[in-house]
Amino acid sequence: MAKSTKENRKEEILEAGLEVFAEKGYYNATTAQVAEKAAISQPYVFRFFKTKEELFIAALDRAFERILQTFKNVEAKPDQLVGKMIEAYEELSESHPNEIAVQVIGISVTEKPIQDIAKKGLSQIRSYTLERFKTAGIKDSEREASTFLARGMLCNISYFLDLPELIDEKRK
Amino acid sequence: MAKSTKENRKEEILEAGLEVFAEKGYYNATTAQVAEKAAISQPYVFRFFKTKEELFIAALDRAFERILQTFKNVEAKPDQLVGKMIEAYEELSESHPNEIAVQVIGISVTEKPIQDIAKKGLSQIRSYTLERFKTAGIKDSEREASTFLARGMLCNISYFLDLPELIDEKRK
DNA sequence: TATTTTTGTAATTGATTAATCACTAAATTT
DNA sequence: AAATTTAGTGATTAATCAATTACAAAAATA
Repeated sequence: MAKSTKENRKEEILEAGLEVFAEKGYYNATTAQVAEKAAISQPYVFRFFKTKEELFIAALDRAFERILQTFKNVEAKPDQLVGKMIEAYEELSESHPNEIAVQVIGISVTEKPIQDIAKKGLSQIRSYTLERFKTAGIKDSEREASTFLARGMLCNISYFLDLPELIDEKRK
Repeated sequence: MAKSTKENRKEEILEAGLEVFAEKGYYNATTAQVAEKAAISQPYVFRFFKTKEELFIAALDRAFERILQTFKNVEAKPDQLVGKMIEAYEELSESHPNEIAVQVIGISVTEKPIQDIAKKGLSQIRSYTLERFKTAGIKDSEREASTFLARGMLCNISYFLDLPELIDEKRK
């Protein structure tokens, strides 16, 4: 059995945070709920994250890091690039649904430090995608990249709101 | 000078609510701020809206109603439909920025009655657009409609986060 | 084994804020 | 002009929760 080091305690709390934030949103999530899910006391959360905001930022940052990394790991010939990236996104949204939800939530949180992370995340995904599309010689890559991002965002929203019709163009 | 009837008092509060919600988000907006903006006392807000939630719902509902109506008012020949609808959307986002912001905010509010209004709003816009596209004989109308919605949503987000690069493909 | 550090909790606080209560003044109606 | 309704406010309450404090037990170290 794995020893409970300081680092994996922090990891447990972050994971618990992701779950609670994904379900309740930022403002309705309480640090007591996070603690309960991590099976520790409420004050102990603050030994690892100075504030609730800091915990949310860690969660949001992880969500954006993972999706970016997922795209970076995609290997494909130019004409299959877009398809492969969509595939990668779909796998991610099944394997890490809480991180998708947290991305949606992060967008309308008004606390400046959180909003800044959301902006950075979206901005990075957009520029990485654009560069990748350009390199692959995709025509009208600016437009394709922003459409790609837009459709991805709408998928997230569709998932978060449980409104499948938004994107369900009868899966081929 | 216009008499202050009961109805236009309610309207003033709704308008104040739209402003405050757009700026602060749902959870960080206080009924005291709404009252101040409407130049009345905080308790008086509750004479017109039973709860803060009810006020937000009224605001969100208006936002979705207006955008739907805006699309319904678009007249265009089939080959100009999409362009005209984009134009209409752009005008709306200049004339009613707070309603755009409230749409973004509404999406990640977790209170069920609010989420239901957000779902209904998005759903209606999507189906109206789809029917309109179909009628205009647009090819692959399912995909075009969801792309249209997705790009609109990304515009809203881009506006709300003040992140113009997300959509700015050097306006032609 | 005495000491210090680490891991953890129970109890409390301090601030915030939606919503209610108790009331007054002004219109309106009888 | 008395009675009632409408428009409005100041003061308070009741609940919630992030964050702190003040400890205790266990582990590690000297």
